[in-house]
Amino acid sequence: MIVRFGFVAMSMMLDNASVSRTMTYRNFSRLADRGAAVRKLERIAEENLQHTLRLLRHCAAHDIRIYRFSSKLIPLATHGELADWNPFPALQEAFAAVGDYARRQEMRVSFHPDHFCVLNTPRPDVLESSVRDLEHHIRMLEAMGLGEQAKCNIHVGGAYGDKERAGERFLEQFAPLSDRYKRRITLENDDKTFTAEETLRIAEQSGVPMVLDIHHHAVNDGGVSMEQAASTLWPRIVRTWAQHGDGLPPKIHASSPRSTKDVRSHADLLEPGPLLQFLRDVAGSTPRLDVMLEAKHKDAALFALMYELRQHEHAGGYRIVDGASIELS
DNA sequence: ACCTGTCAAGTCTGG
DNA sequence: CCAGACTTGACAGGT
Repeated sequence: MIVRFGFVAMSMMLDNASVSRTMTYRNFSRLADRGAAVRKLERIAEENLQHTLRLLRHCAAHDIRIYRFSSKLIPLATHGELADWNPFPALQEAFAAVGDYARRQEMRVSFHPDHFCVLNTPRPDVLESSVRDLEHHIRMLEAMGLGEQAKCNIHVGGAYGDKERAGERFLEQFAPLSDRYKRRITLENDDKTFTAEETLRIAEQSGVPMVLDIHHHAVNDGGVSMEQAASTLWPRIVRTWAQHGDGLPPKIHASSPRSTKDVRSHADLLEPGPLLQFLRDVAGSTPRLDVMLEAKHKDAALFALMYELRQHEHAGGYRIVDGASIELS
């Protein structure tokens, strides 16, 4: 099994390379000349995109082919008071440059709209803004010229006092979405509400690939041990990717608890032990697997992990392939 | 240069 | 019904 590692959004190694520079609405609305204010937002977005391209070059230089874009590339993009603003014409070249580079480098890229995107909400207004948020992320991928392999990963959502019903409502509210949306979505188990098993069932029923977060599973396992997850849930998770039919290997998220007192928060670096154990458990049945590191130190945590893996290569049961991937037999 | 409270958005808990 | 916690990177306004 070939395992490729990637990281999320920002770099701890590059200076002045923020991909999430923003402007608060409060500040935007204080500017008298609205046209100038909008152009300022567009300049900030362009800078975020240029920094994203710098990051992709940094990835390529270190064999990293898995990367998640910042959701905050365009400040205030889906703010209600800016609904008449279409930032895409001004940013077309910058988006295309990012997409062209990702494609040329054959990188697997994604978005992770944050917790304001909740498709299972009972509130019509929240559903509407969630779909708008999803639309925004899809439009960014389209502006980059990236096909359906570039996904938007989301969670099922809240429980609203009746998780069973909340899961059904996800299916009901997902169903009427167009394929343009459905083909871009992946579903991830969360650390509080929808367990891996529950998320998997919903992913299967909605025909969406599932991203397994092994840290979330560790803190919200619904009585299913990690070992059980690897043996019983994993084959079904792999099937969600295979049946989706766009040729992507399955993807998991990996992070470590900040401390024993604070097990849900993400630590600076990744503890390799639990991840390696999981990888060994699934190596026999999985030819390719991508791992998104979600450590506080971002790319620095990836480099630290590879450094550690190199040190123990002789005994670890894996082989270092390059700067950001390993092979397990 | 550095520190602290705030930020557009949702959900959950506790009062 | 409402305030505060949760969580995150970055702003904004202060020193």
